[in-house]
Amino acid sequence: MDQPKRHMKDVIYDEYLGRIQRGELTEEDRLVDTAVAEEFSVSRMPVRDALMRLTHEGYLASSSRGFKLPELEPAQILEIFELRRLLEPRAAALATQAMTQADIETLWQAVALSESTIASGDVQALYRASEDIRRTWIMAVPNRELRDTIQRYMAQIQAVRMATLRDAEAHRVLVSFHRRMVEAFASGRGVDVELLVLRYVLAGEESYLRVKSPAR
Amino acid sequence: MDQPKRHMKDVIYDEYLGRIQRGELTEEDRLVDTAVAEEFSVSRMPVRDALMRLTHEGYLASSSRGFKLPELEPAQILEIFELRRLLEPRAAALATQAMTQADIETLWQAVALSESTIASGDVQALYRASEDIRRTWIMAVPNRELRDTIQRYMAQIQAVRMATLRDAEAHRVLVSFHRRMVEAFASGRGVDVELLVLRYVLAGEESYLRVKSPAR
DNA sequence: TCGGCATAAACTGCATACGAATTTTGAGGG
DNA sequence: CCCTCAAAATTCGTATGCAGTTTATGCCGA
Repeated sequence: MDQPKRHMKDVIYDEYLGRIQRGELTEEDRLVDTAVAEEFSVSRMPVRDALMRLTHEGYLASSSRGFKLPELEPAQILEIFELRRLLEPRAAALATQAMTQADIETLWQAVALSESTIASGDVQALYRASEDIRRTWIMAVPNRELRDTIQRYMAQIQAVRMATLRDAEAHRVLVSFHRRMVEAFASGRGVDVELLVLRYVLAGEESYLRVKSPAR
Repeated sequence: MDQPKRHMKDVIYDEYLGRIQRGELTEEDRLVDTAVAEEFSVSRMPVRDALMRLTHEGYLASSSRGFKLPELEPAQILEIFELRRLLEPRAAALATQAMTQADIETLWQAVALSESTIASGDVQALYRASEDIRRTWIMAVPNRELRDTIQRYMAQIQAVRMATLRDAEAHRVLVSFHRRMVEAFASGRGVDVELLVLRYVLAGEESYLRVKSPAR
C-alpha cells in the first residue's frame, strides 16, 4: 500500500474539496454532518473536521442549517478579481517554465474541446475545457504558496463561470483566449503568458460586469 | 450583553491567534489539547477545533507531539516573499485612500518608537513598532479578500523579523523605511506608497537573504 | 384565510470515552 | 557503559451522547 494511514477526516476533506472544485455541488445542496457521516459510515466528528476546514478555507459557508456553497456578493467577486489581476499573470509566467510536454498536450486538447463548442453551443463542454486549462497551468505553478493562494478562490471562478457562460459574447471571448493562452504557454515565453493572462482576467471581469450590470 | 454567545472554540482561537501574533510563543513551546483544555476549563473538543484551525491557516504546525510554531523552510519564506511583492504594494496603495487621521497618528507614533530604537538598540520595541505600522495599514485595506490573504502569512513576517531583527544593517534599513512609508501614507499619494512598499518588501527579502546565506 | 404561539425537529457545540499509533522510559543483557 | 526490546505514557482520531439554539410545523383563535 502507498496509503500511509489516511485519516477519515482527510479523506472526507479531499473528497468534498474535489466535488466542490469539479462543480458537483449546487447552490441548493445542504451538507449536514450526520448525512455525510452516514455516506462514509463514520461518526460526525471526522465529518465536522472536514466541513469546518472547508468552511474556514472559504470553500463552504456555514449556515444555521447545514453547510452550503458560499454565495459570493458581486462586490466580493470584484474584490477577488483584483487579487486575480495581481497574482495570476505572474503565476502563469512562472508556470510556463515548469510545464511539461504532457501538460501542453492536455492544454491543446482542451483548446480543441473549447473551440468545438462554438459550433455546438455546448456550455458544459466549454466549462470543462476552461476548467482543464486552468487546472493544468495552476498545477504547474512552481511556487506552492502562490498556487495554494490562487486555488483558494475557486468559488469565485465558478461563480463567474456560472454567471457568464451562457453569454454569447463572453463565450466567443473565452474560446479566443483559450487558444491564445495555450499558444503562449506552448511558446514558453513567460512574458507573453503574463500579459495574456492579465488580459484574460480583465476580460473575465468585463464579461462579468456586462452580464451583471444590465440585469439590475 | 454585547456578547452574542461566543463559542469556546472561537474564544480559544482568538486567544491563541493573539498570543502567536504578539510573539508570545517560543519555538520550544508545545501546545497539547489536554493542557489547553485545562487552561480554559473545557474539554478537548473546542481546543482541537481551534488548534486545528490555526494549523490549517499556517499559524501552527502539527507535530507528532503537540502543536508548535511552524518552522518555515527558507525556500518557503522566499516563495511568500514573491506573494508579498505581488500583493502588498497594491494593497498599501488602496489602503492609503481609506486611512483615517487616527491611523496616521498611530503610524507617526510607531515611527517615533522605531527611530528611538536606533539609539537604544531595543529590538523588542522595534518589533512592536514594525508590527504596529503593519497592522495599521493592513487594517485600512478596503479590499477584504486582499486583506485576509495578506494576513494569512503572518508566520512568515514573524520568521523574517526573528531572523533579521538583530542584524544592525537590517535594523537601520527598517527604521528608514518606516519613516518614509509613513510619510507616503500621510501624503495620501497611492503611487508613492505602492513603489515604497515594493521597495520595502524587496529590502526585507535582501536582508533575509543576507542574514541567511552567510550562515550556511 | 391568516397570524400568533407552542411544540417538534434539525443541527450544532461540547463532554466523555476508548482504541490506535507513536514516543518515551527503563530494565536486563552484553 | 551501551544497546535492545518491551512496557508505559502520551497524544491523537473517532464514537456516542446530551444540551442548547435555531428553524420548521401545525394548531388554535380571530
